[in-house]
Amino acid sequence: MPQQNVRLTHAERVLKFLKRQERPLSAYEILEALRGDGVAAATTVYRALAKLLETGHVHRIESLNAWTVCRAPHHSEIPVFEICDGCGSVTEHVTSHLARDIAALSADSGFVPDRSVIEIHGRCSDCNRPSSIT
Amino acid sequence: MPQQNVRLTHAERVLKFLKRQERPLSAYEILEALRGDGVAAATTVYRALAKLLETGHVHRIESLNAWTVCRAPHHSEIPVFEICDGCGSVTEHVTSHLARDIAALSADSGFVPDRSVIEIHGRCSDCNRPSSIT
DNA sequence: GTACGCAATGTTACAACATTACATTGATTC
DNA sequence: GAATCAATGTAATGTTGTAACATTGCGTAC
Repeated sequence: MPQQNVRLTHAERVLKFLKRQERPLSAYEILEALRGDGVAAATTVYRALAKLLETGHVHRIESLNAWTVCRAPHHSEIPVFEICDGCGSVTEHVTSHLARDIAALSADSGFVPDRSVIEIHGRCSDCNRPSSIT
Repeated sequence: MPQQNVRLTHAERVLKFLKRQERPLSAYEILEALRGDGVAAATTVYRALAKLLETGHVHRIESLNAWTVCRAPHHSEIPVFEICDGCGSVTEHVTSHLARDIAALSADSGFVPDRSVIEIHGRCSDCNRPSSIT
């Protein structure tokens, strides 16, 4: 038996790994971490991420070029990410208000929305304490 | 007199060019277009874009890795981009509703927002007509 | 059981986007 | 005109993402 994870697909391996991370990782960071675990090339990671994205298990953070696990049991709602530029942590929110506002915009312009990227950069409550000027 | 634009900085050249475009362009597209106009390397374009970004003359569209001129006379408001995946056009909006919702999110979590990336992908009214299935 | 089809994976190369490091130039001030 | 400083040039490299094609593994029909 060459390895214990015989029956894990790459997508499963990547997902399992991402779940343990506290911040989004780049595809190449994932690759480095999973070398020796049977993941050999960038292509493999990107293929796994594409699958996980399709199934809603991960999100891509556009403004970081990085990937994170879906932490909100959203039901086709629009995710909103709060990204701390201090510690790198990302919090996922789901609000119907924003969705409503976006729909309202569309009503005016005739634009038909498909997917939304909403990423708010700032500092989390921890990093914003006076004592923790990074 | 070697050229007419002697006293234009690269930033001015890039801005002038971007103003004539209907869609965001990548830095390398800008470079290609402005070769022969004294812009010789990627570095130059990125330096110009950095300045223009700082002064609020251009926006970076994160989900496209592309750059566009600021078309909304926003006054420190949060810009919202509607991006047509059909024709590539981008419309910039400014709404106070979204800003309010984002502030509301923050109030709950203690997160202090700094800059927001809001990019809505979909299809514009033109591209969404039945006659124009791309 | 073997031939076929198909999806997953491997491998290599390359494209696209962005930054670093250091040299050169040109204008301004003293 | 020497010192200074910002803008620019140049080359190399780093990072992110995709293309193209070969190979493998597995289920199904014959």
